[in-house]
Amino acid sequence: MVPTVEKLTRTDAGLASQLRVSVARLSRRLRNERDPDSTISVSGLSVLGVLFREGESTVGRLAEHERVRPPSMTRTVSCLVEDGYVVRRPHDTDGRQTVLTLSEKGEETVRVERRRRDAWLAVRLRELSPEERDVLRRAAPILEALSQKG
Amino acid sequence: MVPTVEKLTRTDAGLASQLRVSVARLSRRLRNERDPDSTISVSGLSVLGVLFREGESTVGRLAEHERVRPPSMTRTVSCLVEDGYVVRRPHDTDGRQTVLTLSEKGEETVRVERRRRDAWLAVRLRELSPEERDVLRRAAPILEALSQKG
DNA sequence: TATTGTTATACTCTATAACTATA
DNA sequence: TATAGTTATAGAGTATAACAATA
Repeated sequence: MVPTVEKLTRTDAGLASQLRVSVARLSRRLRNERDPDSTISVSGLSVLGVLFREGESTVGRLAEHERVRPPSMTRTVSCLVEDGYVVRRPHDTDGRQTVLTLSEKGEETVRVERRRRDAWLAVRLRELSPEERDVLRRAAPILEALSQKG
Repeated sequence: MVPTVEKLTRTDAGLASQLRVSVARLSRRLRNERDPDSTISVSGLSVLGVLFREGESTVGRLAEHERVRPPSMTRTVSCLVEDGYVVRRPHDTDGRQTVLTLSEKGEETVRVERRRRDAWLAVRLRELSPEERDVLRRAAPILEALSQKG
């Protein structure tokens, strides 16, 4: 199949290098599978995804999660609010904070974008052998755990 | 371990979704492991990587490879030339084209940055069980092939 | 005083449009 | 006329510094 790759991954350092390149490339491909007519930005979509998973958040927590500075997140969120994807409301007990949640439009946008990118990948997965799919099925949770370490 | 993930990946659509999220997150982590004191940009580093692998290229081919418009690549390359990472020379037979290659400094930069990011990942890999590493060892070439499809 | 978030401002990366030089 | 690359200019996203409001 791909002899040089298999040879490289025999050592841990080789595996690290190969995995890094593979993951970066696949990630780039997946990012490019966005709706070209969509007005929403990549960073905006990422924020919607976090709110979808976590239910609600604040500017500070979102900034930390996305590894961005608070003023940058303020701006991203302001655009999302202006375009109707996100709703701001005051925090119950802490007047300094603002709580952010998805609007109906925001939730629907997340679902549509996910379907779109999952579709691209699902087609490629169907072209693999059952054995290859099985390897990826077992690799997915390991990759997930890797990114949460450190 | 992570029951929800294992359940999700039983179907192909679920595997696509899970793999997409895992890959995107791991990729983000790896990108953040860059040298904070480095003056070179992420896109610049990516271009150096292509030149390292392919030996030489042109503005047009690099723009296509990085999915960027030619004027953007002209600017990225100009910075790389100005900072001494890349060398321009005229094409042998076609006077319109410019051939780009890495300088010594450019090659060394690629090696240093690779070592740095591989080091982060290699540490995480050592924390896995031998069985988990084996799964990733077999998954790496499949992920690589996936990104080259379509 | 410390924390949360915002405004003001500037820098980087990318894009489109128009131009030059060569094929 | 078409292609490769560049210049001019503008938009999007992020950063730092300074500020306001609240804890």
